[in-house]
Amino acid sequence: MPDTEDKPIQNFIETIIEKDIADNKNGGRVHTRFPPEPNGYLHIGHAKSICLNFGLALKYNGLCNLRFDDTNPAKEDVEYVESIINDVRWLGFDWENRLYFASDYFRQFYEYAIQLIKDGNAYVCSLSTDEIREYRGTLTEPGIPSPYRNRSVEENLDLFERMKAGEFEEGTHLLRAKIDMASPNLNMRDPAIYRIKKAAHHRTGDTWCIYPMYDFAHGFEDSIERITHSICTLEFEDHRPLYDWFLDKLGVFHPQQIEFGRLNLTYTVMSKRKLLRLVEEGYVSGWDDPRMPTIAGLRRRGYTPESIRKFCEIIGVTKSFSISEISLLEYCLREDLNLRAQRVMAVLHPLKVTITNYPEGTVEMLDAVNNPEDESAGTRKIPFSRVIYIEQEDFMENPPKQFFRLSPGKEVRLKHAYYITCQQVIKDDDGNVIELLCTYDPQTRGGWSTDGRNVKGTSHWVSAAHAVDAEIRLYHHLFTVPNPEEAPEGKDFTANINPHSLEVLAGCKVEPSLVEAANGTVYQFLRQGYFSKDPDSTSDKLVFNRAVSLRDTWQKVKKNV
RNA sequence: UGGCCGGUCGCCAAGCGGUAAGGCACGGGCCUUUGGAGCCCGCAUUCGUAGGUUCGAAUCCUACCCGGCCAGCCA
Repeated sequence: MPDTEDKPIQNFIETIIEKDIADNKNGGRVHTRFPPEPNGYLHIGHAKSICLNFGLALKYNGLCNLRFDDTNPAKEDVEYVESIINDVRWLGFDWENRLYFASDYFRQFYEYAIQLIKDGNAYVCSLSTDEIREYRGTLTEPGIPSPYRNRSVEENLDLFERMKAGEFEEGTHLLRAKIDMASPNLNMRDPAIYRIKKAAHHRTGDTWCIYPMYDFAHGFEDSIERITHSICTLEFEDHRPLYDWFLDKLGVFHPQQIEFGRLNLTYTVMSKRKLLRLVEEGYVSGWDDPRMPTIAGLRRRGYTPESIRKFCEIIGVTKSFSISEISLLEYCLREDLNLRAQRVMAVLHPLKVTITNYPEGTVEMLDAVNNPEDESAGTRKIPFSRVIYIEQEDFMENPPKQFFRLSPGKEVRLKHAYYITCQQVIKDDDGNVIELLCTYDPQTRGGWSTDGRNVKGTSHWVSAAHAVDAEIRLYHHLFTVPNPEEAPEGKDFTANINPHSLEVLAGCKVEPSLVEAANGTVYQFLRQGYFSKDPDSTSDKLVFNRAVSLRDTWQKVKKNV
């Protein structure tokens, strides 16, 4: 039954939060956080989490922190923290003065660990890495207690202190929680709390040579910041009992962990590890390659923060595993840019057209609407002259009935200019069409006629004498299959990489006004798509990225011809 | 074969015992100086399967099937 009143759809997390507010839990306070590890660039999957966490804070009049979960110096780097800060800000979110680092809490974590030892809830284990794995048991068999499990509090305190002092080599000792080696949840089989790592940390230098594990640290990070709702992805569901265990043992403020399903997209991969491989193995030019699902890549390609936020809003938040179609993301971009992008004319595959009855040496400045969706965008002047370029695709020598562009003897409209009729086709020795000789109707200036003529086709064009050369990069799916994870036997996702995902067009002809455009500006190239000016552009070489093409009904019609 | 979580249209997703929202995609039509945009119409007699409870079930119960995650001193 259709609901007459449109009550906003709330996701399951909002349901929990609204109940908590109603129950006056945490005094009705809502405080979330986005906790990335600075070990890679943010991707669209992170954007979902960012929009969720910051969005919830906004919706419920709460706060959202940006916190770096930097507990593993071996993998982390300042380059990543800088890119993450930049990306979250670009997406449009504000953490005010609440930028935190887990590493700022290292001293506190250390004291929590001491307390755990004193209470008999943690011990130093001196088993090797391999032995620990063997003692852990399997999915179906319980583990075996470590022989070091019952060391005295004094001995544990001494050993832990010496771990911290750097007396031991990596891998020789480990601080573990004393929980239950027979738990069906492997995370509860005496998990590691602190490991020895003699690596310099990007923020604390070599102050420490022991570093806390995620499970131990994360809950305390949330607790210290008085987070009310700690939102993470589904794979941490099995860790929740541990999250709760640490907080309960120390008796500190206890945030609620809530898990949701992470974003997956067709025709791409979404794990930092896999994206890193694409970068390191040279499949793409870098983290900001426009084919990458990274925020940096999407930004360079021409995606707007608004379109990404809209996407994150409409995909929803649930606990089920899902793979969203990339076409939905593309739809969000088109929807946003349609309203805002300035229209401009650019010819990707130029075909020379000489208008034989147009006076030589004459240049007319014609009016062109900048954006039919936005009158306030105004108009601009574009030059028209005797020789122009049109799109090769806009001419067919022997067209099917449904083709209403240019062909011998037929008339079309040049957008904003005149009607032209094709009189003669000039070919090279190989039979390729290299030029069209056309005539124009002076009475149709601006593209109108008063005699009721039905000219259905409209082509974009540029004046040959005024056009500027440009390189245009077209992007196709990075992978050839919707789910790259499904690789052939014995192969991994790289077997599904699309070798033709980048198509570079040289010698494209664009409107002269684009020379002055700032890098990053996104235009609609009339009838073709949305293109962003790439930072590779220089004063004498323009480069554009196709962010997304326009819907192309003709392509569909063509298939059925 | 252990534990946890999940299965509603091709994809995403509402629904919370009263008789299947919406979006994307797709198909058709209108309109159009972008074959763009916009507008209109169509698109699950059925909710993983099988039983059961009930006047009534996608919603409750039971069993089974399928999918995801977990055996890092990663997060």
